[in-house]
Amino acid sequence: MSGPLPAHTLTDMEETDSRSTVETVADALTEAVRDGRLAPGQRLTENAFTSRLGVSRSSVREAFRRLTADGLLTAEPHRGVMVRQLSRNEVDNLFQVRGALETLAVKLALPVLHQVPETLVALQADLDTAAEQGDMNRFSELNARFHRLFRETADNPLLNETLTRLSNSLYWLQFRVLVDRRDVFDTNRQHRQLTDCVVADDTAGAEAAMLDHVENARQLIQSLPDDHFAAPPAPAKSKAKGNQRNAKA
Amino acid sequence: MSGPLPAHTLTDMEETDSRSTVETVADALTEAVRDGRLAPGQRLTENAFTSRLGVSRSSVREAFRRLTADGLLTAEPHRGVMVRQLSRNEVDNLFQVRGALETLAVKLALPVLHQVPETLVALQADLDTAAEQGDMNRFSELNARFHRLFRETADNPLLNETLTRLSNSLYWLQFRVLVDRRDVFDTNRQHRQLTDCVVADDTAGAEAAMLDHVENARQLIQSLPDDHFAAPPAPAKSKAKGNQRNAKA
DNA sequence: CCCATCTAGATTGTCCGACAATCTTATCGG
DNA sequence: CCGATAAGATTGTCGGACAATCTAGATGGG
Repeated sequence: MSGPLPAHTLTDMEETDSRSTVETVADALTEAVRDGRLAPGQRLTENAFTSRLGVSRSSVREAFRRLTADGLLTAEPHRGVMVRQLSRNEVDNLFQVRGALETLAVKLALPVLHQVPETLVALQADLDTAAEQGDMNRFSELNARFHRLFRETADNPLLNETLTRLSNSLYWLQFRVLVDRRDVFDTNRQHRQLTDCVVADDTAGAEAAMLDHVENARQLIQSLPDDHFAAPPAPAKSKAKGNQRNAKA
Repeated sequence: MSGPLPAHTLTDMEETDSRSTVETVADALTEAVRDGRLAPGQRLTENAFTSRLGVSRSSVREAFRRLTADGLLTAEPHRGVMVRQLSRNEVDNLFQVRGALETLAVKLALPVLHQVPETLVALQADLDTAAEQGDMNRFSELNARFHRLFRETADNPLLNETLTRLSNSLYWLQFRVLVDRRDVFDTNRQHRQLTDCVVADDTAGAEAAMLDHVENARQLIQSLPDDHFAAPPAPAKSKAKGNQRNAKA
């Protein structure tokens, strides 16, 4: 019975490796996608990460699957995974679903936010500041936080997860869309409208404002040039002998 | 070329090898859940299926993950997977999301269904017949097909997949709920209302009818006894010395 | 010069066996 | 009856292996 030392202090490695291997890999990949080291459309092979991260293929494969479920990657049989890149059509589909769910989030979150509006109001103030200063990066981040506030306040884990998945798929498009200062103003005006409705306890108005905001975001994204989007699925074997490779010249 | 034995000893799996191993396993599991061989809440271990199906652990694990993503199973770290069983609270959460999405599906599908109503009308006729005859099983199946018609006609793969996932999670609850003949009549009345609105090209009415129908389904499910639901997550360690196991007596 | 075909290499899908970490269950003592 | 302990079961991760499939470069014809 003399002191069973196998206790709990084996964590000499790096930091808190309380997370599983797969989780670590998934987080590393997520970060790489977020900061642009892995660009949308880029293909990822398993071996590249087994060596780079020093983990087994099993773990990399599982991380790939998890991120695919999270909407960050897409997978095709025998062809591996790539950083998710939506086609214009998929963007439209996504925004239809998003509109319905963000609206629901507003409806569910409003009673709570109306009663405890401090966080929302402060966030709106920051948004106003960032908009006036034309700080696009900050505005983008606050924008994401704004939407997250609603969906997290809605107190519906399923709704939250579903919206988060959609948001993940849109990360880069959403980030790159606010390059024009005027767009930032427009977007922020919609935010303020929504915030005002929440303060005024106007559910219908808030839902409408959110729907309007979502539709506006869709249009902004669709106004981006083609090279931000994945090519639509090939329409079978047509005799389209057109010059494929000269198209970029 | 003599040496390397082909090792094609997978005679346990059906004949057509067109599908991948994982797909085959996933389908087998899906079928087992659907016909009740695997009951909600039942825990599934990997070994049980490696031996039973004659495939490797890797494939079983991947099939588990896939079905988890599809909403049929739930997984917890180090505790494996179980056939999905929702708590009452999760049911409410799910139906909130479902209401928003089914409504969207109605809105998107209505123009098409209004123009080509044959399938819907025929389906409605079958529903009427099944309802009158009190054929619960048939009605359940037609009910599922009814909803599938809308979400597939909506021409939005993301919406379709999302709704399918929700539907998978509800399979057994939905199936067991229509035991009372009067409930079948009520449910079918809502269906007919929806069908009529489609024929009349009344989008708002159709959406309202669908929302009503979804809410009604929620109430029917919530009226089931407790043993159909998963226990809500334990609220930490309270001194609740109450008789836990006698609760069912 | 463009295009279809084929070949070699790369990559994924699946299998096997192994071991540590963790969870579960049965056993024991108060 | 309850909590602590130990043995067994199960998952998480590793490494290697091979067939099936995909990809890209070489080849040959129009």
